[in-house]
Amino acid sequence: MSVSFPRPPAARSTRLRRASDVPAATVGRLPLYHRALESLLDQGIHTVSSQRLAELSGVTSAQLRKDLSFLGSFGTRGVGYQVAYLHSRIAEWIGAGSDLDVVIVGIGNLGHALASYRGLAERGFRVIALIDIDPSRVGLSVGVGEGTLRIRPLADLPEVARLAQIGVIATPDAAAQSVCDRLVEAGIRNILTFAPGVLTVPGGVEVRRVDVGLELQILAFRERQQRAVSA
Amino acid sequence: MSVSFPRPPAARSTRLRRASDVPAATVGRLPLYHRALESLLDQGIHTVSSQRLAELSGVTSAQLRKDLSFLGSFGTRGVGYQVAYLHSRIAEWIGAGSDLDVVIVGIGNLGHALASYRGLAERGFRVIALIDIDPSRVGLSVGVGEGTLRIRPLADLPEVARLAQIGVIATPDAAAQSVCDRLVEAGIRNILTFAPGVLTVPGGVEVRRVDVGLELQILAFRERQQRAVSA
DNA sequence: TAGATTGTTAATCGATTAACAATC
DNA sequence: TAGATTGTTAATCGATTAACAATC
Repeated sequence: MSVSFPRPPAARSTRLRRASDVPAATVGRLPLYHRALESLLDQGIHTVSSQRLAELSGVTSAQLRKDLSFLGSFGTRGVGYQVAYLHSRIAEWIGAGSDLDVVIVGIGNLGHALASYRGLAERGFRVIALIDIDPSRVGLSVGVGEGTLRIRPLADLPEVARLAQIGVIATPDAAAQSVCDRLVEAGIRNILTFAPGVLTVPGGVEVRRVDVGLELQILAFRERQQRAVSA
Repeated sequence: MSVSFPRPPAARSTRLRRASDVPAATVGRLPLYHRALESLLDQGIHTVSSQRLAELSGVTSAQLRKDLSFLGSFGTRGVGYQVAYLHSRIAEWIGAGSDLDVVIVGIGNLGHALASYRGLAERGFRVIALIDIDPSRVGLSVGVGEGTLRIRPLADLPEVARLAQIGVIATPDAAAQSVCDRLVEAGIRNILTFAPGVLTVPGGVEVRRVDVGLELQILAFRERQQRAVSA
């Protein structure tokens, strides 16, 4: 026999929701909404429903409303959302505008592409230094945003890392862990790596990995799966 | 009052598990295990426990064993896994070795980096064509794997897409949807895009997006969150 | 046999979807 | 008021973690 107690009423907090309450999955979608709202702004559209905004963002309207509900209540029932207002509120949450400094280590083809990628500046990131171990590359100029940056030697890493908030690792896999260690030692707490290997970091350091090979492998898996089904 | 019936014994199937039964999250981790096993092979290590392999892959041992259980039963209780055997079985599942053909559209800095990325060939992908709309780029040679490929005009897209299983979109955002449509029309069912915008595709077409800006924004969000906590 | 480690089951956790009362 | 659409709750789904019986 079990006895069920009546639940106490859910605590109602009036203060702003803390960032840590927002689910990771929601955080990952905020930039999608932000971008969709941007495009509506450009078109001079003032109001949008969750239905339409969800469509533009590639999610369901239920999910969009749920996601927004973690941030607060920004719409008007029966009407929808003010595009400019919602855009600015989301911008606030994802921190667009308040620039963060980035150092890129490993300036091969990929590092080069990253350094000259316009999307970074647009989203509030400033590439402040490029580092490479190869002496034949050190000193070369690479176009970054408006200006250019000179590639600096590995020895400069601690110095520049101390000025940055985010480290990007675009080296071969073999060098990634050692570069990672140096970044962490210099106080970097956020790392984006393009090397396929798993990085070991102390607690409190956030690592995200982008692995093109892995993405393709997942597609390949699905491709074979479909073939198997149709065969 | 509720009455509980005894469960029938779980159905025991002898046939191989179908790929569609493997959870997406598991599929995404198989390449990690594969890579970790590869490195053990290189070191001449013959046997490994779920504990150690999990550590090398950056997951928990429970998760590793659970993941493997979807594929079958490959270890020996009290002993662990034979590295070479497990490696070959996972290779089979993720389809490493059976080459798939890739066409890359948009050969700017990023497309260039992708085309010359060794990791692709290593994982069983063959880049068979490079396409760009810019006449000043068409005809240029780009090193791909062992050899080189000439950049071909957009007009060639339908022709080459018919020979490929995977399309990679590395164009600016504005061109992505139109390129995507042409790829799909040519019969491509698997697309990897680097453009931040959401792509609309018919059912049955799988799209994966790699968005460096988004990854950085998520890191930035966490960075600000930590600052807010410590402030 | 005793110790080790798998494969699997059950419990937990988190994210998505569906539905609808609130309200413009 | 009637129609529309949000914000929220409850139900569902899927993935992770913990624990342990099976077994080498």
